[in-house]
Amino acid sequence: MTPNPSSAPTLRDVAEAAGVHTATASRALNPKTRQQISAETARRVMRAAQALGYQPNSAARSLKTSRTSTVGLVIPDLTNPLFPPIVRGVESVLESSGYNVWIVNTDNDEERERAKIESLRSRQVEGLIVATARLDHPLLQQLHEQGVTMVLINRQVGDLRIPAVTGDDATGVAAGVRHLAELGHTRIAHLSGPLSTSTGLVRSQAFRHAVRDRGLAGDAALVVECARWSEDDGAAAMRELLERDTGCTAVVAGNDLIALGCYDVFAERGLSCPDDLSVIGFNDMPFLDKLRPPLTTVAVPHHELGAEAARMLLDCIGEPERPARSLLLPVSLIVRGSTAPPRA
Amino acid sequence: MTPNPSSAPTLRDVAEAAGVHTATASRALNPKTRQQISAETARRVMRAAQALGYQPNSAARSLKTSRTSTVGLVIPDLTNPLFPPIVRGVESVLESSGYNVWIVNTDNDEERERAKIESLRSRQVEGLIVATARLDHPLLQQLHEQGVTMVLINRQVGDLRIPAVTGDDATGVAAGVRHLAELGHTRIAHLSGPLSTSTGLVRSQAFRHAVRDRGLAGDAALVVECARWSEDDGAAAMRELLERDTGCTAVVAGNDLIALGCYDVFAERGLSCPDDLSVIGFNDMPFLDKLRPPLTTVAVPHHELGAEAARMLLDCIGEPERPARSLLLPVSLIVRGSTAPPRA
DNA sequence: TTGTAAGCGTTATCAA
DNA sequence: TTGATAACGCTTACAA
Repeated sequence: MTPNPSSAPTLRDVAEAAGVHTATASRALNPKTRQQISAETARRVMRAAQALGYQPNSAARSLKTSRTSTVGLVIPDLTNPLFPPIVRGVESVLESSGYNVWIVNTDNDEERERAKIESLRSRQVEGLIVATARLDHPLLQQLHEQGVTMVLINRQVGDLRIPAVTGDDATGVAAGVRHLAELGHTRIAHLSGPLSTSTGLVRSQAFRHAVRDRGLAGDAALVVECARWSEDDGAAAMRELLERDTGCTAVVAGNDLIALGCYDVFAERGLSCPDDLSVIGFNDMPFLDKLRPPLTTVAVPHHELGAEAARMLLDCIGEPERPARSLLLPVSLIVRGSTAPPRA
Repeated sequence: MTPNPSSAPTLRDVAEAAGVHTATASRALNPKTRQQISAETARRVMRAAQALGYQPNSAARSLKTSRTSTVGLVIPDLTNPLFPPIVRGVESVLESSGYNVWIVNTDNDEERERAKIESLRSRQVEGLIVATARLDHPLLQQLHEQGVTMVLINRQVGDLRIPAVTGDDATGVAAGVRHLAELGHTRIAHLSGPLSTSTGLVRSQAFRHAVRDRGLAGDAALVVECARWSEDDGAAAMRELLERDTGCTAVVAGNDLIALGCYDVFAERGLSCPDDLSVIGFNDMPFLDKLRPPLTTVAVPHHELGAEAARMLLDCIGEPERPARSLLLPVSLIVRGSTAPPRA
């Protein structure tokens, strides 16, 4: 039984090269058990490992220890600029705790989501950070009931028993409406995100409350729902809004992409922003300051959202019976050039 | 020895529930071996697995089969909008071939890169797609020599023996210079990316060739190198260029982020684009059409880059002795509002 | 300080 | 068609 020449070296190869037993080699390579070993032997083993380019087989290790030091991160769409900073925030915390992060992309597809989460579970991830929640989400509900350790980020599931980290959407929308009202707008429209997501619903409700509280126009015709959080759907909603001929002078978009869809329609119809219509986005994704006009929006601390979700997940892993808590991170209105007083 | 009540069910739990041996259960659950099993037994086993919420332990499986069906994808910076489409392209091909993709983010940090790749290797990935190559890259060179299956994407290592998929940078830059020359520019500057990367070097060389071929000004002062592919470094380079007082009327930026840095300096100094200076970017990242002014740039098919790299990796995995080949994907100039004839 | 041996959950080989 | 058994590479009581 010669040491395998082609494939990756195993602990046995290292042990043989160092002239010790595999158990000894294992102890020498693990910082926590290295003390049990004579310095001389440890050195010899480590040198052999180095020389062979040995990498411990993590499948074997986690099979034995039943720990994977891995968590899964479930993202709906990595090309939405909102998510990469979340990923970075998550990684910044988990890496320093010795965890690895497995990122999966569901493309907003339920079947793909199921398959990806299944794959994460079969890899024995110790927990999940999930950014794909919908208000009615049987899969997440089921995982939760099965006791899967999980933290939601950005969006929540309807029943609030799962720990979550989100931005303070309601306050953000209220700040946007307030800003428009102070500029003198009285007929403000809302192009909401999908009401099947908590962000869509919460922002939409916050919008209605804010206009009511300020005594502004509250016609149902002033609200249009987008089927998805995308530029195309934003544009479609904007066209619908114009068709309704509501006389609105400002628009609160469900997020920045929807606001960009508005920009497309303005270009299409020769409308001027902010002269004809003011627009406010949500998220403050990168490069909005360079748009024509620069987009007024609500900044959400995405990196911090990710970091806090990671910390919360670590807490949940460490203390499984921990009661679920929700964290609401403060947001702030960023005023740029897409908002101005209504044309007299 | 009761079946473990709390932790995840194993094949043994399923087998016991179905009243068969683990080997039988294994065969029943694997589509490829299911035929060896009586339909009745197979059904019973599958039902039991379903009922218990059984997920095969992939660590155990890959330990036994020495296959992980996993490849690693090494990205320098996920927040650069150029990379998410590459990720999607890679996934679109690999998923349909039954592979999973482990994405890691190096943050352009060598130490982190080493650690992440080590972690991928210890997870026995079957291959690597690497987007972090530098011209001089000892780590990649070493992995290559150790026989690690690997495809480079977007950038190459100096010694071209590693398979790679890249955009046709030289042609793209030539098209940009040609466009500016046809508009009447004769003094064109280049803000290059880091010359430690193949993209930086190739684009820079292509720029020099293009201006020489067209008989345009070739002063060394017209070229400034950016330390990194970032907006901030682009802005710094632009300031340096203005200080040199070269009389240039147009700028070919190494990529879109560097071009955005130029926009920042224009705003800072009250310069007008394209009246005072024309600018061309590279990559055609999202939303450039909505900038002020919309950015003329070179479109690179990033999704396809990713897809082709994935196909190439599959080929390499299937045929290890396959000679390295490089694939150059065509790019196209997208003319927008940031380029115009020089002010008379 | 080091070696022995068992076992993590799965699959492959062999036998029945 | 099914069952018994060994083995993948590693860690960890326990023994020496």
